[in-house]
Amino acid sequence: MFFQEFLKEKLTAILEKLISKKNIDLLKQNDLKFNVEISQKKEFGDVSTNIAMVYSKVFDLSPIELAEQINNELEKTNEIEKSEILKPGFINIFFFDKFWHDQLFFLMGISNYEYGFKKKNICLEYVSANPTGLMHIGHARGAVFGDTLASILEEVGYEVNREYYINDAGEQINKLERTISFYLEQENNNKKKELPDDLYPGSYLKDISKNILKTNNEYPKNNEEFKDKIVEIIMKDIKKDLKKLKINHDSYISEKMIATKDRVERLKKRLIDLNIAYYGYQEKPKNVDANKWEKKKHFLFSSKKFGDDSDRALIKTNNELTYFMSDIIYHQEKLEKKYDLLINIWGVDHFGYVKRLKSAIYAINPSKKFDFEIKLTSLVNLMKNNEKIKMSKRSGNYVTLRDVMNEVGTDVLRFMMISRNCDKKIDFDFEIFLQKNKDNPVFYVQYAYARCRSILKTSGYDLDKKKLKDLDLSYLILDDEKLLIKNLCNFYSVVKNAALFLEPHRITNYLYDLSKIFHSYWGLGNQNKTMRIIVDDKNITLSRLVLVKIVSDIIKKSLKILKINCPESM
RNA sequence: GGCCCCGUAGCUCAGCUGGAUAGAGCAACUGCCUUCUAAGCAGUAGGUCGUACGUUCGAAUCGUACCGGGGUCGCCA
Repeated sequence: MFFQEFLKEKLTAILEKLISKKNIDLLKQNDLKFNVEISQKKEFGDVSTNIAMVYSKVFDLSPIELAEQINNELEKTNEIEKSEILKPGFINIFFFDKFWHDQLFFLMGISNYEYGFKKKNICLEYVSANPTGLMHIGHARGAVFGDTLASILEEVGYEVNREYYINDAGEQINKLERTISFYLEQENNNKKKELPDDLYPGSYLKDISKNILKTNNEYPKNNEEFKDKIVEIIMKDIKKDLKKLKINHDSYISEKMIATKDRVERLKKRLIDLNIAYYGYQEKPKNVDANKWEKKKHFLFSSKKFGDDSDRALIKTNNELTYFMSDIIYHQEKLEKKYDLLINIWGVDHFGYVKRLKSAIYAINPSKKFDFEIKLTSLVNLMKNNEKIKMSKRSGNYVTLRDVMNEVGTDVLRFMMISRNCDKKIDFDFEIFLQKNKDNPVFYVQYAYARCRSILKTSGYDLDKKKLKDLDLSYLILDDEKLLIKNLCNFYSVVKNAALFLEPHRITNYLYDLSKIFHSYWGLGNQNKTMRIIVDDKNITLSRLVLVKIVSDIIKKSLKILKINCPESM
């Protein structure tokens, strides 16, 4: 058991004992939670807890008084050398060194850590970039975020299906087809017309047309088959980029296949029955000129009932489905597959959509048990020399994900895209991530690992498992060694929280911190030869090597979850 | 205007979801390579946590209002 669990168990037992003495209502304590954390300072002991401050009211005591009562019990614990009470009511705990050595043994023995989550079947939808062009840096953020999240959720024991929803129907695909056809026409007849405003600009689609001509000029025009072909070509390119980013989806769901007439009719009926959709007139949007506004009757969702500003269209006046409508169908389809949890990763620009879709889905399935989370990823600004690189999708000239990957590599890209909480914008500066120094966190972490491996190699010892169990670790007595052990013990709870809060950046932060502590430990050897890892004394050397090995194991495991390379030497 | 996100050192950001004297990196200054990887380490300096109230033993963290920045608000995609 890790120290956090060990102490929480201990403290809870003490609390219960004190409560039973006093006949205090147990219910009261349920909504209170106390912390056990690594002390920030040496004088605060190894570990601190705020338990007395959290519960002082329940006991009608001052925090200090309660701390004293708890501490009287706590001090009886064999593993604890001493524990002290400080100012507002913290209890600072000092363990015997052996306790930490045992923690290291425990860490060593873990092959499959049991996170203690109830099994869940999760559908995680991410990327879902429209097949009308290449992906850009914004897509990369959602892609890496979603993919890493999936790995984290799998790590803690969930079943995760990685899904890509292909918007291969509707007006945008018609537009795509018209664009390609336009270029084909130009190429075929050697014309040089300007591209009409209502088509997709940019060299990418032009190149596709050229390729189509080169490989096969008998593609049928203006029909479904042709559209399918174009979507297929673009999806192939998107998948190619994703693969380079180490992203492989388990399933690709086609909007076209899902939004069948039959389903549309059934959903319409259901919505009307539930009294949350109707044929009617939409109010004039605030940012549309009054004289340009034409009132037309069509099928609307009663979003106002769910706190929206106005009711939103489900079916257009020309009888085509809106994205909203086909999205509802798509999510209904997901729920039929018996997922316990749906997670969608969208760009923030879809923010206005969240409430609508959630309320619709929950309203249609009142008796089903499931959770539906939508995480929004904020903007990514590409920077060079401290200046934003202007991106204009309108002109079709934008920096593609491909370009960025080629420049900085997938490791840097993956690390950066998740190292910040998803609701914060990222200024992605090329210069920094081309550097190979501390400013570049990826290299800093990889370098820590490479140093670990290097020293294990040069030591000449073969640390296989059987030998490790018989080792005497009592030579690990330096503060930095204990600090390393404590942080290693934290690894699993970091992963656990990353999964719980859907926040992968907790792992990159952890990795940076752990690397920092390790580099610092390493640096001790430069100041003082007796503090090197390899020293004259065989026992000390072996103990330290074990510690280093576990540091390297944890870094490797973390990087594996993040799908970032972990070079043995640099 | 409505809704949402952000505001922490000169710059880029952490802050374990209410705890102790708010932490890192960069930039600046000072030390450390006859040395297990100096792609590194150690140190100095740098703060009214946007502002103001409020909640309580205790607030960067929670609430309200305001200020500043961004996003979004069509049958767009």
